[in-house]
Amino acid sequence: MQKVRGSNPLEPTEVPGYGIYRFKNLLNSEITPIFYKRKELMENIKITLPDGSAREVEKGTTPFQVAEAISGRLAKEALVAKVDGKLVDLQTPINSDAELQILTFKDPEGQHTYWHSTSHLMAHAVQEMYPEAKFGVGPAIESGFYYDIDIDTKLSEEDLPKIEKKMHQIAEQNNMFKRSELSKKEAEELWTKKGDQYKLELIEGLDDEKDVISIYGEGEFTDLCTGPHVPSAGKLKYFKLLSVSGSYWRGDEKNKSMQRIYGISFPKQKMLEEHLHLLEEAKKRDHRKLGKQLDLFSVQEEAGPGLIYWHPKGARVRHLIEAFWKDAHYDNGYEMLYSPHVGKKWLWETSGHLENYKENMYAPMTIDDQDYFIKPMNCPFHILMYKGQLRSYRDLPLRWAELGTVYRYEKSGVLHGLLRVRGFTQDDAHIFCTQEQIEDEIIEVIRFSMFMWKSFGFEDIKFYLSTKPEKAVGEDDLWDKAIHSLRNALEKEGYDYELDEGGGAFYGPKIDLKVRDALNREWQMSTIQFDFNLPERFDMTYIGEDGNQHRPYMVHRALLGSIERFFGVLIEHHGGAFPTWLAPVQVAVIPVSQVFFDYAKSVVDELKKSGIRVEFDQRNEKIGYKIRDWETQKVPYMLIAGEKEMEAGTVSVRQHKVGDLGAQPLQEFKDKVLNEINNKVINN
RNA sequence: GCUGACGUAGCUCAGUCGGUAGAGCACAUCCUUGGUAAGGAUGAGGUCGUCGGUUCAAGUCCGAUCGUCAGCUCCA
Repeated sequence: MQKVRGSNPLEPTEVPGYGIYRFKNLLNSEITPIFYKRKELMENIKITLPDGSAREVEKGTTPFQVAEAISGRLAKEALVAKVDGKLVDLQTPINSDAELQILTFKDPEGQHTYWHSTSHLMAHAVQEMYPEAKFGVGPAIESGFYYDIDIDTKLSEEDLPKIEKKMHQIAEQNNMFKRSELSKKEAEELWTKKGDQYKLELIEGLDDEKDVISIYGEGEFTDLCTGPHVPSAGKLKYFKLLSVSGSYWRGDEKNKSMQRIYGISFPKQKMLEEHLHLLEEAKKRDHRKLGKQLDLFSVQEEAGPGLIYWHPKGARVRHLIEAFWKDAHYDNGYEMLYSPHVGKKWLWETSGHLENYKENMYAPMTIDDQDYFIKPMNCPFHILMYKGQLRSYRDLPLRWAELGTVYRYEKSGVLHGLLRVRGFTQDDAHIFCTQEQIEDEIIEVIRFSMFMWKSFGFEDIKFYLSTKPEKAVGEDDLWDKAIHSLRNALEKEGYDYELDEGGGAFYGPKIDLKVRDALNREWQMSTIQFDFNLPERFDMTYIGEDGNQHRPYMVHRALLGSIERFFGVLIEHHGGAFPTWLAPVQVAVIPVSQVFFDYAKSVVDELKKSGIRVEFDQRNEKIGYKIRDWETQKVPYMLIAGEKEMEAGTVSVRQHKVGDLGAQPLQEFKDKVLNEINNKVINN
């Protein structure tokens, strides 16, 4: 049994009867012993480090000791280790040859361990402050951690600093995170005593054969946990509790609601400050805030939530997006459609929407004793057009696109600015094709989508491939071929993707493209979905080469997702400073005083003639004031026109965020801007 | 929809113990005619989200409702 010596758990462990000596000549031998003991007791094992070098160490040496032997700094920063790819505590003795990795906060696993340990510390603090507290789960998440807590007291933001204070007090005691392993029965007894039904439920769910039930104790606080953890609570120094909100036990809204506290922690104060600063900066980029500041769009409370009003400047950007989108579609072999906004009950019965999607549809309106529904999707209309005539294999593929406005009832709590709304315009298209054509079609859609995203300045996009769920329509063979084509297309195009096994819609597999917003939330944008349901329900056919009827493949795809959501992430991506080609106002002309109005007007007219969106600022204000104003409106260029410029026939150019560029001939400036516009230059 | 917080002028916000509404910006008028991020004066602008209750008295306390926000759940 090992003994921990002294109060600092990070000191090397001493094994009775074994002298531990640091080997002096560490660097010279290929296999470097780090510790060795008296010869007669020596039993060594070999550990391999990530750089490929191997070292011989005494059996039972801990990762921490290895770290210490390699470098004092590494030992200081070490949080957790990986032995043969498995995460373990730094104090876990290594007893056989192994590959060893020492992880610090720089490693994702190190970060996670750090955050998870902080969530234990937080739970400990909450337990001390509210002894009746029961705990759900408390994992590390992508950025920080949370813990679900069941207490009668309603926590508010004001309670968070108090909990933080308690956490600091506990951290100062620097208790070790101690691991113990229990039998299922022992664990059940322990939490029955604590009266924590959540943990009991978790224990209940464990497999008694396979799973080791491990618990971690830190000071007075013990928690069911697979670990690993940082060695001691004293390592956790700089943390901030960010918010408290509701959650459900096991994520099921039928279960009791709990309170969830979110937080984040870092080993260095500077890192914490930087992170908090980033959060502040991100808030400034929030499209809801910028939408108001730049007068782009609004939601009218009185007229209904989740419905977007596009103001002139936002509408101008939308027009440019849509015009570009339409041209690109014609260039890529698509035809454009327009379809109605409502359809009779028959249509939605046939499509199956009334059966499967009714709770998301706006209620029907009765016209001439017939129920009409507002469309939640465009597909049935496109299908009717397909069925309007007999189709031959020679007609395929058909690529039909529409900027189709749909309305869906979304639960009130999920509405979010432009990103989750009730009425939106999909940049929708349906591709009808033969089996032989599907892979090429998918490849084309992926290329087209990425072309669109790149045109608007996006590079960081993640792909998700979703396969067949349990409840699904369509034969396995169809699914397999479709999934195969999706996978192949992604691989041929060289895109990494995450597999969401069973995450497809019931009617077909899909590829989703997701983009992050300023607040680091991921939103599904583009989607490429097979549909085995609608062609069947509407009995779509084409006549094949063999003269027989065949069922076409149907693919739904939206490149940008919806215009609303796309506009939302576009605003955030550029922080409201749109590239020149998309800016609602491209140039503001500012005369130094009224004396130069005529000259400034000639500049304005000249630019307008070239189709540049220019504003003439004739307000009775000083130029400092006007510059500040246009700068906050994030207009790409300002032109100052005064005496010098009038005499020389030039303009003084000021670029957004960059500043004064000096005087240049008007023609030169005009060419530069036109070039930026025509080539859709992304300047940030 | 659920849990919690919030809702005051066009915007951002203050408003103490319940005593009848305040700032800055924006806007209007006037003065000022200016050189790269806010010139000055004056003025107008609010049934304090809505409905109801308690009270002599409600922006303030209570309830309901609508909406927003943070999450949860959902997302064909």
